[in-house]
Amino acid sequence: MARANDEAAELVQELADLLSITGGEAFKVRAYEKAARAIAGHPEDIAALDLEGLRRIPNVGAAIAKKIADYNATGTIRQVEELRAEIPAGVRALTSIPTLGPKKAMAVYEELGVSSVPELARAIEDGRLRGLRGFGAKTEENILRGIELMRRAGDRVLVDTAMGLASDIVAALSRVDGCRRCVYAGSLRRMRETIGDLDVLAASDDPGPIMAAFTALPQVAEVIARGDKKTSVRTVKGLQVDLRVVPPEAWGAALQYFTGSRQHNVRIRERAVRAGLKLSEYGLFSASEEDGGLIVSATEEEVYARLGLPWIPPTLREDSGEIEAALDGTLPRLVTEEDLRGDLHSHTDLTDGTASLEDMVAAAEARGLEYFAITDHAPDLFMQRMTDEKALAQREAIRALQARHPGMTLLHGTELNIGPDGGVDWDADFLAGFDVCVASVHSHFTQTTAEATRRLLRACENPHVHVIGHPTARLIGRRAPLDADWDEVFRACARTGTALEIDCFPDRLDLPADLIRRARRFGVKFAIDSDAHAVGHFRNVRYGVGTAQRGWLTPEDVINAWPLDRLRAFLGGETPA
DNA sequence: GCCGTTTTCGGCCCGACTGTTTTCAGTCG
Repeated sequence: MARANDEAAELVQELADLLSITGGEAFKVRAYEKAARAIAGHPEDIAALDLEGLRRIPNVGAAIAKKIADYNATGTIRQVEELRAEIPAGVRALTSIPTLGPKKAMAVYEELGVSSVPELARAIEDGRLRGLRGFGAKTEENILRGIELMRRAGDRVLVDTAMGLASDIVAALSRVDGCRRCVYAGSLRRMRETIGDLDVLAASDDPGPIMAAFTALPQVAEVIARGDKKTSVRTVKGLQVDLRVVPPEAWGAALQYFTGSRQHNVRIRERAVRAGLKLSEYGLFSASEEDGGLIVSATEEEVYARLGLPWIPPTLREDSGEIEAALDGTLPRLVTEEDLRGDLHSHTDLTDGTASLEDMVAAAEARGLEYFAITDHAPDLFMQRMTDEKALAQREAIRALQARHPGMTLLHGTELNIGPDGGVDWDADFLAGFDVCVASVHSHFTQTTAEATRRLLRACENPHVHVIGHPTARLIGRRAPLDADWDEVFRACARTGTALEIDCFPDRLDLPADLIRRARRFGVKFAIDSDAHAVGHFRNVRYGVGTAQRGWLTPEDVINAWPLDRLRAFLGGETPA
């Protein structure tokens, strides 16, 4: 269910897009874009705000406030409807073709009447773009290739895929003579859940050999652009990788710049300008001095400090309030992988895991965990063939194994299945025998909002359910999230002391970061769980931690960052601290 | 269209690269 905020933000963004196509003033376009982001990220429900309340949203002034009020009253924005009548939806879609922006989209529409991606492809085949000002042979070729790329869709990859590729490239380039430093930056450093392209940054006084090594990498399928400072390639799997090489002394400014996000950087640069400075990837400079004197650029910390800000963790750099928090000293102390004392969701080969109980426990101990819960599936997932007897036998096995692992407390848990009506496997008496119960949705993903909400609420209200596992049940790029009234669910979690899981699997990352941040405002607690089905899956925890950080979580918010006795009190039903 | 620790008017982040043009517009990040 889309929130009013999201729908209104989408409309304002569409207004920005349509305005840029019709040649509207660039600053006005940018103002709409900024407002759209602010509306989407605003904690209050805009449906409940009057004009005065709407104006308190950052980057929303009198004009946009009126448009949102228009949306609240009518469900749409009049100016958007008018522009839609003028510009067919297909023309806006043209701008999603790489290398084709608003100007070219408008040109083909006005000159040739082209108003959809397939029409544009046909126009090129027919040679109708020839002679159009600004369109040469190369442009045609680029557009056709862009369309083909879009057809292959799924152009973003999961974070673990990107991380694997980035690690390989960084390792290879780090070996090149003269390469002083090399790291990945961009959305991967910010730990976004999917990655559209990789940004790799290197420091050297002699970029030539690094550029040469980069384009010669075995993963490279084609070179898109090649220069002294920047080279872009596409890998055999279709992912674009941009390499920037900067002088070593510019490292901090360059890393800050190429980490983004773009919106965060715009805000940072605005601060620089207001202070009479100029920030670029080469450093922070005095804007007034004739020689544009360099002030700092060696480290990110210096750059932020000179602008009156503490260093801001990359996972927060989305211009969603982190700069304001940095200014009033309220940046959160983000939870890290080292903060995690335990893991509350894992499987063994008793159900669908691939490793034995002994191997999973040994791997958990190698992670340095203080406590570790085995939570195999319960009988309602019929294919898992769990029975009461097997569960009880596993409990005995865990008690016996405990003696061999004195440094780590083993917990016997289970992952219950939340049925369509919110019921779970096993009755209260049997459930009471487990140390921890995770309950998750594994089927019936397309219920109505009311049904899905009622279902999750009932699970929360079950006193034996401690954690809701992968709460939205989404699979990134493959399955949509449950359509629940999440604010209602968050209220129930806070009320009943039920934690929400952040499942660390790269194709789940569930709860997603935006919902984590919303849930936190209700006082909900979280569990960052591996959901490991094999020893190797513990490696995914960093992605779950990244997601938690993007949701602004501190160790205080995460029950498996707590000492065991505090966790036990929480599981025992005491009201959350 | 928004905004203000110089401003209620006059600014608004900045640079790299491509492609199409003979000095620059468009796109991208």
